[in-house]
Amino acid sequence: MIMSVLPPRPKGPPITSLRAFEAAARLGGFTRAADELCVTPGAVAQQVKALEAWCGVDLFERHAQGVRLSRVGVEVLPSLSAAFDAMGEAVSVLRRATAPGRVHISALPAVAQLWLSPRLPAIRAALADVEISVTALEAPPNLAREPFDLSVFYGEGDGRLIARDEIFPVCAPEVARQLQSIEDLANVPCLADAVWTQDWETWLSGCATQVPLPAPVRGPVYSLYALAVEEAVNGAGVLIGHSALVARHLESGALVAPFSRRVTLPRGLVLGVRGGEMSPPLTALVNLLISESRL
Amino acid sequence: MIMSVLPPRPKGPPITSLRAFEAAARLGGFTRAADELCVTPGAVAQQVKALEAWCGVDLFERHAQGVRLSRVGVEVLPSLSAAFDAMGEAVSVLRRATAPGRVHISALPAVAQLWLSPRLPAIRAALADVEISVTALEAPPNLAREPFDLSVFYGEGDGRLIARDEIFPVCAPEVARQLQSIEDLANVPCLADAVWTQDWETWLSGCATQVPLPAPVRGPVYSLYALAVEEAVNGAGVLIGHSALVARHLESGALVAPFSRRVTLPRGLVLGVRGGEMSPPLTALVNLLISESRL
DNA sequence: TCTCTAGGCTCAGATTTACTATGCCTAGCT
DNA sequence: AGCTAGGCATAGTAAATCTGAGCCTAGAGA
Repeated sequence: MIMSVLPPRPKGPPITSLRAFEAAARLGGFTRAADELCVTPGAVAQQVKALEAWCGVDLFERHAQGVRLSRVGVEVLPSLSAAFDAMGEAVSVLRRATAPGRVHISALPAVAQLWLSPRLPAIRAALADVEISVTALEAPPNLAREPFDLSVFYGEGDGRLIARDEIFPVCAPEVARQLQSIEDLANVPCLADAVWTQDWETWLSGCATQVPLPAPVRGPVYSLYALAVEEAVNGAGVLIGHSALVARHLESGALVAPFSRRVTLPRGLVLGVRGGEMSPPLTALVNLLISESRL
Repeated sequence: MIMSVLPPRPKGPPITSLRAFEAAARLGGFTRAADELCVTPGAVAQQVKALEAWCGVDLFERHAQGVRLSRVGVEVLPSLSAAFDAMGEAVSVLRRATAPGRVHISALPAVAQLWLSPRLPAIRAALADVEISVTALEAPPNLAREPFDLSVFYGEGDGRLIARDEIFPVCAPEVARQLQSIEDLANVPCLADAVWTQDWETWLSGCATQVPLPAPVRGPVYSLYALAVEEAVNGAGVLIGHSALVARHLESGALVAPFSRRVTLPRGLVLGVRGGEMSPPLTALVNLLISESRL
């Protein structure tokens, strides 16, 4: 038995630290990085500090209102990002190799329920051998890093525009009968989504007639847009409809648009596709989804 | 306060698992991977298993005498290796950016002490602003992954040959007086290094005269070659000298070579240099080391 | 000027992850 | 038959990572 008493090998920095730093640097803040990594900002701060301790240099300049990359940080970021992109790509290759017929879609909860879900049966029928799973997320994932193949979110760029986002009030037919003019809105509950609270404002601004609705619209607020839609269908009030999300209900007549005025938002429903090689099932699915868009 | 009760985001595989798999796949065995990663083979086995569980597919075929990559494993390995190479490169960039004048050399303990160490004072004098650190390792590190800039080990390829490896007996002058012929070796202790035990055999084989030395040479065995050299200098016996490692002592006369027969091994002292961009100090150091080699 | 808010820091404790140690098993050698 | 190399499984342990709470600073708004 040979006892080799050698000093501990110098080790590279923990990968976790590198990941935290990369995310913080790329997104420009610990809080944003924490969001992407699904941890608390404190955890990111600790990891970054650990990395700074490892290399003995500050990677960020701390200001009270946020952090800015230091000179060294700027130098180092590109190669690190490249490395993590390569890692994401490798994981993607692994997923493709182990489950070629599996496609994982991420979408805004409302989009998943009101836009994607109604289309899935037809898609599943057309692509019988593809296993489609859907995860609802509040914010679009980083497709280069996280294990999703597609994303469907509202946004302005970074993908293929599937539908414009037009907004206009919608309600159940019996509620519509009470609404002759825009001023009548003051007499019915105005439903609102928790994150799309300014929809009413946006639609009303530029209206010919000044309407007395207070900016934060009075009326129930829902954390899930799909829930608000459901309530509107049940006659609970008037909701600002997003064209892509209420189209089905307009067709079926469950909802009607009492006013003709429509406002097109600068953003739209955007389909994001994972970079790198695409499996045949994924290609087929993307084509199906795109063919839905009539722009 | 919005309570968003969303299902847990699907997460990618733990990076540690990927690293363990990559090493095991590249080196063709859990034990070898464990060596490179400085953990026990059991740890590697666990990580690999975790990864296989994550993707639901076996990455290795287990045979009792080792493992072989499965089809999927073969498909996945290249992109993973590329990712970890990119990660190593990123760490290297980080080290260069944070400590431009620092060079880290790894070498076999014997090489570090007997070849490198005597040269360092002159090098430090010539390159005053370079901070050189040396780590002794039993096996050459993976320069693309571990935080070393240079390696000096005995080997056959993978780098620049600095010196051939000639072996021949050496001893203190007073011991040499007892050695007229090769047969006299039977009458003195034959020192040996723990890992280079077959040096004697190699040197003796092909000798004109058959010598009665048993294959595992009788005599003290040292776990550190430098220690054996020290003992030889002190007159404890005859040691098989490696040209690069005993040159200084031969010059000073502390050791002499009692026999003229020399055997050149197929391997040699090889200088490994980290890939990627080289800092000016590193370039200068490499040039100095190479200029030592008179081949 | 005061307060509020966003973003970051730190520390202690909890939790999760990773590793070691041990014993067992198999196939190929000698 | 006995030995060795390499892998597997399990339990306990060590280390890494995360959370949670309270504190701090600078800018924005009243």
